Amino acid sequence: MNEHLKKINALIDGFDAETNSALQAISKTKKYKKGEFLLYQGEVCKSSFWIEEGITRKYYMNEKKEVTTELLFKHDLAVAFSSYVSNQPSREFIQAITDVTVSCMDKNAFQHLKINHPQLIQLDLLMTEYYTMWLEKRLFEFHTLSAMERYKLLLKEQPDFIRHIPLTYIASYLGISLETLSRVRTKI
Amino acid sequence: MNEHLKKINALIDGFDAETNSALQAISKTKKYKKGEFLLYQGEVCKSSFWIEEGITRKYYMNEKKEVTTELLFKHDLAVAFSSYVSNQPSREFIQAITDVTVSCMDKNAFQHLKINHPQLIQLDLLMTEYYTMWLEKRLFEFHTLSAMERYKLLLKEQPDFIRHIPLTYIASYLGISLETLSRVRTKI
DNA sequence: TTTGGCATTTGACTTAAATCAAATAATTAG
DNA sequence: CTAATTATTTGATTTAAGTCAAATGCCAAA
Repeated sequence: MNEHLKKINALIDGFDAETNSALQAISKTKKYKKGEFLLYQGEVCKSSFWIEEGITRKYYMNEKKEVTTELLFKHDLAVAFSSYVSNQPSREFIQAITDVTVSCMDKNAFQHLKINHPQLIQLDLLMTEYYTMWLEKRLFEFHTLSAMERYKLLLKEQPDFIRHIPLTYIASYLGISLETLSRVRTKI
Repeated sequence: MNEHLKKINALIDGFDAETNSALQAISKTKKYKKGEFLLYQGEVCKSSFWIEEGITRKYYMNEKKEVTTELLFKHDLAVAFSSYVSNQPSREFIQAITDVTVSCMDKNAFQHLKINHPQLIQLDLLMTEYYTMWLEKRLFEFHTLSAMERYKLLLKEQPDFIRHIPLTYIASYLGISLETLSRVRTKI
């Protein structure tokens, strides 16, 4: 998996100065306070958010309950994927759960850049592949692991981050109730 | 979602004759008997399989049990994605569950073609996006629906196909036991 | 047409996790 | 510093789904 990140970095390292400055030109730094929204449900996702500092989450409402789909940290890319790709209103919110700094890249501008910079299509593909492999892994976890196993795995893979996130979000990310998560934690 | 298939078709329709014949040249038709394997676990997935006739499934073993990750029908693309993308041994098997005819495209040849045909990178991206949106939808279903709801949804979305597939595969695709599936079925 | 092997259903019981309710603990605002 | 929120834990109970076991149904090959 990490191999793939290397590929992405290698590609970016190979970009010429003109491509880099073009990318710079369509990106801008934004700051959000804890609790603020980078994207609301119902909005079409027209930007991607590269997290430079802080933590965000993606979630949607299901029968009055929040379902957290993704927790995003420094150097992650926050996008409501289906909305971004198909220009449909997003089912998901993207929310800052700490104060956050992001580099926000406009989708339309990026699409235009791709026309004259085929390397950027390649970049888009590699990033999408990365997210896709992450989704496959997550689906595998839902398909085969119990609540406790999923929590243990998360703890193993993201030990330091987890400390900064309220258990409600973690529980909903794992697809279990807050109480079950609390009980699981005592048994470890 | 279907909009996205239209995009893919529009892109392909716009290919020039040379691109098309190049694609033809790196594809070959293969036939598999019911039960045979298009890909074994442990093999690196070096082809993609466009289903022209019949049904296949992707699955892996977990604690001696089969976990079906995907059921693929006519006009679907069967690939062990993570293996294909990262050249790692596949965790998944791809198996014909009826007699099957596929158009098998060599990955390396396709990668080479992409160098001189940037349109093909675009195709690759669109196909990957399509799969990614499907994964997001499937994850949503695991995250929020009960066994019965998942079955009902499958029944609604794939009514005719389901008839041709043993319940064991459907149960494992839905992430529930065979017995639970059987009971769910009587209550509909 | 019978038989042996799958596929599916049904029954009894167990278990993981949800729900509802309340008690602590920890933060944050005034 | 204390009150007021918010976060987390603990307890009692229910429920969805799993497991184990057996019965029945359904073909397909001899």
